[in-house]
Amino acid sequence: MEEKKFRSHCSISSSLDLFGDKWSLLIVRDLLYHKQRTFKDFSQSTEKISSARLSDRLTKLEHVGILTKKNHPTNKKVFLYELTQKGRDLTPIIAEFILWGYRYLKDHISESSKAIAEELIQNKTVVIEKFQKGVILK
Amino acid sequence: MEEKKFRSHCSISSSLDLFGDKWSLLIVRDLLYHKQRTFKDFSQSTEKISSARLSDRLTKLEHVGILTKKNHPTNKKVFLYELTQKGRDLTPIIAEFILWGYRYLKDHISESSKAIAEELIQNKTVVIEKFQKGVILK
DNA sequence: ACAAATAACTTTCGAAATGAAAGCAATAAA
DNA sequence: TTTATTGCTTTCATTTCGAAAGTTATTTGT
Repeated sequence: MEEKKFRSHCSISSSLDLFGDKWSLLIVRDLLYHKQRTFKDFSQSTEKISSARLSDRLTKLEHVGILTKKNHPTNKKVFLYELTQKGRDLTPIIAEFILWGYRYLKDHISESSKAIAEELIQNKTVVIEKFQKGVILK
Repeated sequence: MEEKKFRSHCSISSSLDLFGDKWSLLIVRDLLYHKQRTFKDFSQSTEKISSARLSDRLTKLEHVGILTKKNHPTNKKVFLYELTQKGRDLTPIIAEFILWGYRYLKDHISESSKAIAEELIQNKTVVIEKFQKGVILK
């Protein structure tokens, strides 16, 4: 009983099979902006993911190796999620989403979204490196 | 009765609201590789999208302004889909998907996928420009 | 010490989205 | 003028989803 993971051998299609949905990249986004997040933190982000969906996505992303779950140093009931290198390497994808949104959804997105896009336009490489290193931008 | 399109004012989330699913970017991919595609062409790509889903996605992507539908010059029952500038500007996102897949799904993806990734690694800017201009790479 | 609050889920359930298959109308090919 | 083809639409069983309530192990407040 092995599950069929991938629809094809195309890298785009296969990547989409892993995190191509409406929530996964938002979880990654939160971890790029904050480095560590708890279940509750994710629950409180503006898009209001349901706990069932969040639980499901965190499990999947952990299995796929994009993030890890670890114990909180002092509080036993809290867990800390953070990106792996594999997860941090999604930064360029996220960055291009930001830039596309900046270009085509300008009258809808927030000022802070715009600010990040403008930083990216100024110096994409540096900003992406900052994200990957866990430097909080927002 | 306006429909709520967006979950938030985040550019990532909003972009995902438009094309964040398992099929939309594959349609865009096909149009980057081929410039013009018919309904049948899309139906025949390796991931085997169902006609109901394909119809639905083409309509949505057209409404969102990512692609256009036009008549075939000689055959009245065929329609030609092609990307708009807005759609072609998804190229950097697609490119980053290719690169991430190359890095992390190397033992699963096809040789042609790898070849494109290697071209991107050699010279990302030039390859992306080629894609955007409709130069067929594969 | 003990009750109340909290974090991280899990469960339930109705609604929406999906895939597979069949059906259909217009046009083109034989 | 029959047959095939294209581009869908329809149907329907299955899967996925969101919203809300429930559960368990801690932890906090008194």
